[in-house]
Amino acid sequence: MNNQLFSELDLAALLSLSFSTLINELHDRLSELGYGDIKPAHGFMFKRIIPNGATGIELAEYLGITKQAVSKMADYLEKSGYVMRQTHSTDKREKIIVLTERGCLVMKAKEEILAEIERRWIDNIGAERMQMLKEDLTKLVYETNEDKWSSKLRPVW
Amino acid sequence: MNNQLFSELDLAALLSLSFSTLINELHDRLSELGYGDIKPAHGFMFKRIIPNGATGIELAEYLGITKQAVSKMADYLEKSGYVMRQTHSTDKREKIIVLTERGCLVMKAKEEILAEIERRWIDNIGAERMQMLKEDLTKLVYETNEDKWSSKLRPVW
DNA sequence: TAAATATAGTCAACTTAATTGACTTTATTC
DNA sequence: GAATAAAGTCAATTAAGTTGACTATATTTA
Repeated sequence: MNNQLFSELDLAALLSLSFSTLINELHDRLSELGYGDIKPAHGFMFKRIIPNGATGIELAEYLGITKQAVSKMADYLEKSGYVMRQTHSTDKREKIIVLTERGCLVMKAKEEILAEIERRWIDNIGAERMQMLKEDLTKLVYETNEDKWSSKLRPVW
Repeated sequence: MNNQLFSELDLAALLSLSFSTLINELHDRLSELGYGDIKPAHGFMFKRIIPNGATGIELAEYLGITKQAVSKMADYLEKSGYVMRQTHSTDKREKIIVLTERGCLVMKAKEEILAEIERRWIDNIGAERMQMLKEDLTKLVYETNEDKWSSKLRPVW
């Protein structure tokens, strides 16, 4: 891709590219730290698991995917050592998915990396502008979606 | 997803959600206009095809996917009537992928819909802030990636 | 309280969009 | 003219999701 093309970026391309720029760097850094088996989709799932764990159905609703898909993700993350399934004390149908120590570690690493990237971006555009950017994006996401949080809204991290 | 969780959105989630908000509305609107067979990935491909067509390999490089994947996308888009393959006049190995009339129509529709969404967003945050937002995102994407446009940067639309 | 229904999770088969590897046809290079 | 490179396609595989069918446990209801 050359820079020529780049000046003609519309809002959609701009949001798409800034998101992938951020997420690519995050995952490159996580890989270097030995968390190469974590994929973008896992991050937002972890966010819902913290702090008290969550059931498969809760996670499915949060992520906007089926409970079967969550079950598969949980299998993968359990095998890789990031989560555990605990049977609920009173309702034996439920299995609470919780983070293992390794799961907590990768979340901490993620926070630090994102904070560092944000700091670098602030060096680039300034703290006030970063503040505005976040405010404006929050407003846009919030007001556009109001109460119709469609299941197609599937954030990562 | 409830609004509680929403206030804790970090930069990554914010970019991800604002992007999917935009892209969801775009595709809902395109569906209503009878372009339901167009998927997010196709838009950016069209952008590279305009104005003079492009070969499979050029598209593959632009999109950061393999030429085989481009070939499949082209099959699909050809069947749906959005593109055509033309054999190059001098180099008979090459096939130039060009937009059909229907392909041009969907691009025009896309422009109009995006412009309208952007207008609505401007009503929401103001024209100056929208200008800043675009400027800042452009800066971030541009400066972060400099000349290392990794193939993992795969924009849509 | 027993029977019917609902809920949580999993298994299996399928879909979609990508991948890698092998191949054909046409151009270029030596 | 022979060897190599390039453009595209075919086939098999992978990854991440889907739908549908099933088991085990809870809840509701007659």
